[in-house]
Amino acid sequence: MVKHYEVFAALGDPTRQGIVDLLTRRERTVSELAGEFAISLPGTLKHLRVLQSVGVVSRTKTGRTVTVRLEPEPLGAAEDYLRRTRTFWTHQLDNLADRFADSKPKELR
Amino acid sequence: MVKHYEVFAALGDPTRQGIVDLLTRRERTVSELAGEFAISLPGTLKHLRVLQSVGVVSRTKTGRTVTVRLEPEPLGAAEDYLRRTRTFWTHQLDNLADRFADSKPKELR
DNA sequence: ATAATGCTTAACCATACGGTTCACTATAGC
DNA sequence: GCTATAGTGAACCGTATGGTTAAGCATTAT
Repeated sequence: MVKHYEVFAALGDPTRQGIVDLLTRRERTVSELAGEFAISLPGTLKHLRVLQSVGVVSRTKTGRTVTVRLEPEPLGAAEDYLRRTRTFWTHQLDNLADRFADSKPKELR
Repeated sequence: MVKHYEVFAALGDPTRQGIVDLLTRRERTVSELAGEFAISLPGTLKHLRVLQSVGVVSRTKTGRTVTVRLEPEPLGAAEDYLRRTRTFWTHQLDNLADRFADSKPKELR
């Protein structure tokens, strides 16, 4: 199971974000991607492996060319996590409830 | 200006995600946070500095204790970026339009 | 005044990470 | 069959990163 921070770590690099951004417009081959970033092909490969390891990207081999495609699901999961985290004020209502709990003989620590 | 990948990099560490998660419930002092993660206080400090550098967290000194608080804005920005990226299929309609553009004498490359 | 507490800074260490080059495999084209 | 093209793998390198300990500063408590 892939954790949220792993997806964030994968997105937390300028080159990888650039790759992701490119892939929003259309799918690309590995060497097309490498051509965009003034880094070597093996360097690009490493980034692709990181992105693929968290499911953000998938690769399909056709003949000798490999097509790289963006996968929306992990992005959605990360987005949901961010939304839940950002709306922490609702959680803080629970916190208010906790304070009341302090003056009661209830457990629920 | 803080870039998206910087926010993602900040969230892309298990300890820092843990800190953020804790702060969704309520604000904490620095040493409270340090107590939760079996890492030293200076280690915790480093993580806090990273989170603060991208604005995800803010610190307020009161006397000798420092209160750490979650800031929703950068999380929202990251969330928006993810949403835009995830809904790349709509962008690919533009791509389809591009193909038509190829057979036309229009520019718009 | 002294001691204890809360936080910070500095120096250091091992490992992970982003990059490279070189060698290799596999498919496509002549 | 030979050559060119697309992608991979392996080894290596410098720097960034996550962690530590030790020392220092500022505020609170005795």
